[in-house]
Amino acid sequence: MHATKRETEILNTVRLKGSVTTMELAEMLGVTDQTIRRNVIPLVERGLVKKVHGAIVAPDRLLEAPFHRRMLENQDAKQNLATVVAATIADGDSIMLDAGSTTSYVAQALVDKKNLTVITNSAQIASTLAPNPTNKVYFAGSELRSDDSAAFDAQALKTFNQFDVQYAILSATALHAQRGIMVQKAHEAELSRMLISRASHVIVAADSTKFDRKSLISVCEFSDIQTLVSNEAPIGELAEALETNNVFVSTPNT
Amino acid sequence: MHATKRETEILNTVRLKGSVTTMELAEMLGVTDQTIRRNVIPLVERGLVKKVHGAIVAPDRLLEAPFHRRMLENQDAKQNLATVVAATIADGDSIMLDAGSTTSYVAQALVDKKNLTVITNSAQIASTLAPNPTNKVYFAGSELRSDDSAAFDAQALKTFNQFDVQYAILSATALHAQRGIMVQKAHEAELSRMLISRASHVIVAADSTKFDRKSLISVCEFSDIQTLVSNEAPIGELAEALETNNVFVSTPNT
DNA sequence: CTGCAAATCAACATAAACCAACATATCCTT
DNA sequence: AAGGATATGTTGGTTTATGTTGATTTGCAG
Repeated sequence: MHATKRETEILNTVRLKGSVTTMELAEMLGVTDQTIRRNVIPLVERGLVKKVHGAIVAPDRLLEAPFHRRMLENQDAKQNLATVVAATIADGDSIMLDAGSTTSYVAQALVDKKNLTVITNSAQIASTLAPNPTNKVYFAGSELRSDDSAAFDAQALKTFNQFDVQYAILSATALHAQRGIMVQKAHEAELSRMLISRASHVIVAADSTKFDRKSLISVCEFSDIQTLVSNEAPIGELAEALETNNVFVSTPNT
Repeated sequence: MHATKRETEILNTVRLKGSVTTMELAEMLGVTDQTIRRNVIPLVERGLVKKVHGAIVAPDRLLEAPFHRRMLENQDAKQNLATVVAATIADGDSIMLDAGSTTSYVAQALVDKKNLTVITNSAQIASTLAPNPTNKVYFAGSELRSDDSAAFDAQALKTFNQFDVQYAILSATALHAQRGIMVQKAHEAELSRMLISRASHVIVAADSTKFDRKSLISVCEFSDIQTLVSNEAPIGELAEALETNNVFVSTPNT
């Protein structure tokens, strides 16, 4: 294993876990801690990671935002279910991607697809998928909120409304047997409904911590969606509600 | 086995595995490592693979993108002039930021400002400045081009047109005594003119490599701008033209 | 504040990879 | 078949990456 490959490994690990010790990296990559320190120098120079005594950490600006904290919560679960969602999408498909920590993982899992048409209201997702020259990426919205650099204004609705796509990939704050898909803010709900109305196949991506909870606003019934992708299969009442409404449930194991 | 056949073999292996050592290839193809090194040279020249010490690796698609190459060219100069631009901007100011490698550095230099109102057509700049909760960031545009994740469509023009700001910060491809500010594409020029018309103070950020050159389209006369920020002061005819039109020239030394 | 352990850094040694130059083999043309 | 051009192998010196050792710094408990 050469230095360059180790650099990308280090970067990935730091981005995934937020921080990692020199020793952990040394063991993981089968070299001495000294070599790790040397490999980290160019990464620090490029501002991609930061060094503190005892560990390599992601730069502050990424960690401070609440959104980035959500990116770090349940990261394994989100990573896994993102892979499952990505497996559903084929080269050349057209998709709408809602803003959210889970959907950001989905976007990351889609970088190697080709010829995608992507419409999203998240600046982060847009700049993840736009650099691929085979893709066609549209940003929906104008006024960005600071939390996650995403737009939920009239312009966002208007842009989504112009398109008809194969898949809409939604995030959610809660899933509840009686109340269906739920989110925290009224304008998030409104936007989600727009995505649902413009896609022939609606995929909800939500990790199992969202199960059997309520949030503030109900976005839609389960009958309005086609697929739920999660890290675990739901059980009990929620599972029944999904089955009754013919929602296909997809998990890493199936 | 001929050299050309080995070349395709090398390319396939690199694409399949991401990276491979010279020795592995030598063994696999039954020739010495020296021959492999020679066979790799034309592949590197064509940009199909990259060499690092210890291995041949697939080129980092993102880094090879023209925009990212521009980000790396004249890094110090751009960094310096970005600091100068940032010094001009005060907390609470309203600014429009054009897409470009130089303006990306400016955005980076503005992260610690507070209460900025920012309108930009670059997704990258938007996601640099939006996470600061004291800022108000608007993204202008919908259809992103892959090169730099920026928008130059009608929607972008329309959004910029809604605002009136204190500063417009423009990038440029060339500055020429007779032809003024120049860029490479017609829609870039159109967008720049929109920014100029909506700002009370126009700042052009351009490093000294842009001086005394021509590009395809003329954006505006020097009389239309107020400030030029660069890493070096221009000389000769260009300096005269700027002075005649009362353009204030600002550099890291002044 | 002091002392200790862990982490870091600096300097050197070694091994691996690299490159340049020359020697040899192979191919192609006439 | 001869000769030139090209490709490959070989050799030796140069650079780079890694490991090792010991000195220095840092964080923390008492």
